[in-house]
Amino acid sequence: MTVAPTQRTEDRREQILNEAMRLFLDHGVQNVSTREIAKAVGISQPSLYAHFKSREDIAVKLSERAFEQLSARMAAAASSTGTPHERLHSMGQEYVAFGLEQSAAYRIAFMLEKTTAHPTDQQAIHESGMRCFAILHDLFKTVRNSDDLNTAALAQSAWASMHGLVALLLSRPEFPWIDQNALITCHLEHVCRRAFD
Amino acid sequence: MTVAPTQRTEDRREQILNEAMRLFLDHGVQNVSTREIAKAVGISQPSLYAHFKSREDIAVKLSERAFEQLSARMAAAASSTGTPHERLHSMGQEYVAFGLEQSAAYRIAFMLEKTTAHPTDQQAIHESGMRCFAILHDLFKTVRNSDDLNTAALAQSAWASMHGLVALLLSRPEFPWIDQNALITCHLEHVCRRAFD
DNA sequence: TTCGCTACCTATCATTGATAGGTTGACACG
DNA sequence: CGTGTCAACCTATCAATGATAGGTAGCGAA
Repeated sequence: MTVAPTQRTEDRREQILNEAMRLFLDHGVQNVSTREIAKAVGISQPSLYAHFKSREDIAVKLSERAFEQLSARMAAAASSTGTPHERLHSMGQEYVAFGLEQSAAYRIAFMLEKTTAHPTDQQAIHESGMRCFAILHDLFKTVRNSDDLNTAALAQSAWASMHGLVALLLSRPEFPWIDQNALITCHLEHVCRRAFD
Repeated sequence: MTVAPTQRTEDRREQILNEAMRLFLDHGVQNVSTREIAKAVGISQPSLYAHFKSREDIAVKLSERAFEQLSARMAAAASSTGTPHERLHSMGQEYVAFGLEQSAAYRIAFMLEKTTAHPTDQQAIHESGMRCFAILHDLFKTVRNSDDLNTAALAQSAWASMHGLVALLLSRPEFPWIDQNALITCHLEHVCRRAFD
């Protein structure tokens, strides 16, 4: 087994993922064809299938990548200096900022309709998401110094609230929102407050 | 202009909408073809286009219909008897229940990716959504006895929180949620509390 | 009867995701 | 220096999809 071809294959894979993400961002995840992706990369459309099982597989891999980025940002916030409340707020800001900046990734990870992906891929996405949520849950446990059902409820509720803001801002940009930053701050303030009830 | 044919046409339209909604619920909005809808109705696939501009147009009309149902439920909660807090909680329960029961409608209304719908349709959906949100906003104004930016912020934040819970429960059913009813109650309790800050 | 119009049909299109099967060029090895 | 192997890529093609073109049946009005 030679090394060079494998290296090139990995590069191609990355190249495809990057171009796909760019196109998804520009035109919406559902409005990009495999032919457009292939053209952007500079290869034929069937060649994509040498690197990915299906079009959906590309989206799945981008989703996993997105979860990793989000996990990293949330973990950084969790271990930052500051009071527990500050760390919670910081994590919320990272979460919302990630969703708004990486909207294509966020859509793929959280907002796409249930697909017909293979169980293996479903499992992979699920575990990525679990790792992500675990960071939030752990911070709630630390803040409340307990690990009971109530803490789990609060963490899940907080996650839902943060997701809701990102999802609505992304899917309804034409809505007459108040100043976006003010809304985010207000929203996160109330979300964080729950942890200290 | 005769009357009978028009009546029949309206019936067909309703029939198509009903079958489409049923199929969307069963198989997911993205996984239903125009041929399947036509077959369920008992007409040829091109005949659908005598009643709707496009496949997307069917989804748009279902979306508007969904908003009307949701508005009705929220309005009923707003004008029910009880303390303001109770009415808020009741409205939240109606919102979440609607989303979970009418998941296809909710998906179409709130969770579908930006489409290429004609501006006219976009506008119609937007106004349906506005009317829906106005009911929540009005209740917040009543509860807080004020109509300022802060009240708008709280209402938008509350909407985001409720949407987030519905959206996550729908899109991640495999997540290890705590007892669903307990989570909803806990979540709504915190959402409602904001109105009285 | 004949006109006209509505609702429907069959036939067909371009585009899509995906597969089949052949070609090329770099590297390993005699 | 030939020569085999194999990864990476290509062209040709498929079935399914959303959508359009054009024709027809049947009903009410004149």
